[in-house]
This record gives sequence, C-alpha cells and structure tokens, in this order.
Amino acid sequence: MSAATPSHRASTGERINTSETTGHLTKALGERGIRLTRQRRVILQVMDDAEQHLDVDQIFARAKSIDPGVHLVTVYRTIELLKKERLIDELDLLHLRGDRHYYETHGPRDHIHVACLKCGKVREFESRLYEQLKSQIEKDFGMKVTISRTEVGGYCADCLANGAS
Amino acid sequence: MSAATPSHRASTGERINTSETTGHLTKALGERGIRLTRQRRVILQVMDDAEQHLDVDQIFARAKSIDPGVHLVTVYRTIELLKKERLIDELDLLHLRGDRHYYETHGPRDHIHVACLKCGKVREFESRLYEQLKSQIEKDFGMKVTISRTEVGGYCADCLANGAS
DNA sequence: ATAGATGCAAATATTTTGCCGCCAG
DNA sequence: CTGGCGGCAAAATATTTGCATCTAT
Repeated sequence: MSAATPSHRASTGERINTSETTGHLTKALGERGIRLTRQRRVILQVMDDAEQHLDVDQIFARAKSIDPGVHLVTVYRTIELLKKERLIDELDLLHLRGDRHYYETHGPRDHIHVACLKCGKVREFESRLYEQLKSQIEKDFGMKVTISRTEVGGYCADCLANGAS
Repeated sequence: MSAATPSHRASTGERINTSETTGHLTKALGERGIRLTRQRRVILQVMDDAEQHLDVDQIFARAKSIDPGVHLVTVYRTIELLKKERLIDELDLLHLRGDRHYYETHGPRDHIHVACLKCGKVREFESRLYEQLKSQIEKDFGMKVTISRTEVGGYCADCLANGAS
C-alpha cells in the first residue's frame, strides 16, 4: 500500500478465493431485493470463483458446465445487471486479443491492469498514487468519480530479456 | 460550465489546432516510407484537424464530405495502420455510448479522459501523478511501458448541482 | 398471483476478409 | 512497372431485442 513497497497482486493476476469472497455476488444481489434465479446463481458463482478476468464466452462455458441449462443470452443479461449494480468491472485489456470484453468482480480497491504486448501476460497493480490521482481529478473538476479504468501495455521483464522491442 | 481552472485542457476536450499540428500524420507516414494515397491523405487530414476524439463513423462522414470517394473499409484499414504505427490512440470512453471506439492523434503527453455519466461531457486531464504512476509500474515490474489508457467516469460539477446521484 | 426472468430466433451493430482492378512511387 | 492499396460484397463477431413461456417471491 505504500508507494515504495507496492502491494500489487500475484504475478499473473490470480486471486486466491477465500471463503469470505464465496457467494459475495449472490449475497449482494439478494440484499438488494433482486430475484435470484437458478441461472443467475450459477453465473454469479462462476464470477465469484474466477481466479482472474473472464470474457463472456468463458463465463458461458463455465456456467454451462455447472448447469447446461444456462443460455448465452442470460449471461449477457446478467453481466449487464451486474454492471448496472456496480458489482463487476469491465475491461478491454487494450484490445490485446481483439475487441472482446473481460469481467471481474469489483474488489475493495481499484487496480490497474498491466499487460505485456508480447507474451500477453496480465498483472494487476495497486498504488496509493492511483488513489491520489483520482482525488486530484475530483478536486480539480469539482466532480464525484465513481468508475475508473486504467490499462497499461508494454514489454515485461521476461520478454525484454528475450529481446523484445 | 467550469469548476476550478487547473492545469488541464479546455472543458470539453477541444484541441486548438495550431499550424504546427497540421499535416502531422501525413508527414509522419511519409517519413516512414508508407504510401500516401489520395484516400489516406483525406483521412489523415480529418484526424489531424479533429478538435476531439472521433468514432469511425464520424471520421468516415468527414472524410466523405471532403472526398466522396472514400470508403468505410478504407477508414478501418487506415485506422489500423495508424494504430500499428502508434500515431493514434484508441479509446472506449468506458462504453458510455455503446461499444464503439474513438480515436485521436497521439499527443506529446498522455492524458486521462474524464467522462460525466449523466451529461456525457468528456474532459481531458494531465497530471504529473500520472507520469509517476507509470514510472512506478516500470520500476516495480522491471518493464517498459509503451501504451497506457485511463478513463474515469463520474458526475461533473454541473450535474451534481442539478442533483445527480 | 404476478412481475420479472429465461429461451429461442432473429435482428443489429461493428469490424474483417477475399478478390480483383487500380495507382503511387 | 509492380506491389501495395482501395472498392465492393460478403463473412465473421459481438451484442441486443421481441415475444411466448416459466418461476421466484
């Protein structure tokens, strides 16, 4: 959490899924009085259990393997719902692999996605500087910031060592 | 329309097009030995003259009004070329108005796009903090950062005054 | 019971591709 | 001249919508 000793997450962006996180999305929707259908429960579980950002097809595939009766359209509709409720974040990862979108549960702290343009590895990064930056924007513009997304691309240490541009 | 008057650009992201910028893209491509066709010159001019980020259809419309013989496919192909040459940046503006992409010429300094979720106004923001943040990422990961995109959403001073959430 | 969700198919929207004739260098 | 480029149509992707049916509360 300090600038000098940054608290970025594990190297490929994995998330350790502790028991506290399990069922988080389901619980959150329930508390808001939103109907929990069988299909929704499955999709929410997939999102909660995800060790990293997933695209729509990945979510669909995992959901289907739990319950074959989940339709792709329902995945889209549920994602839309979760976005509206601000429970998940949407990423593009700089369109590194085409224009698809990726989703991940909205954690307690915003983080930056850092992608290697050569090997495609994506890492997460948190920094007090990022929080300061958002505060500065709020102050300078007199606005309330509710969403932010930062994606950074470049060449990672490994790829540089192997002679990337 | 204005909050404080800090060190960022004009309130709706306009760019004053000085004579130094004119023809910048055309010149850059020429110097790289890339063929300058009639259609490309038109599209490059549109991008250079743009006072703000444009989507593909806007670029197409402006190009057609200069030279009706420009095809949409050529716009796509030229944008792809410019992206590859790192001469333009691609934005999504947080998918505020759907999933279309916006493009703008890559200026000398990176800037952040700040969008109001209610009125849709987009402003630009530059900060030393942002440069520091990128340096911190480079140092911590031992990587070379070559692209970065930050998009922030919230409610602007005007909309807050008019009772936005 | 009933508002709201899902499934399915079809519609949209956006971007890419194959092929051939044409033009910038 | 000639290899890359643009036009056209069609394909590929990605996402949304209409409507009848079903279900969580």
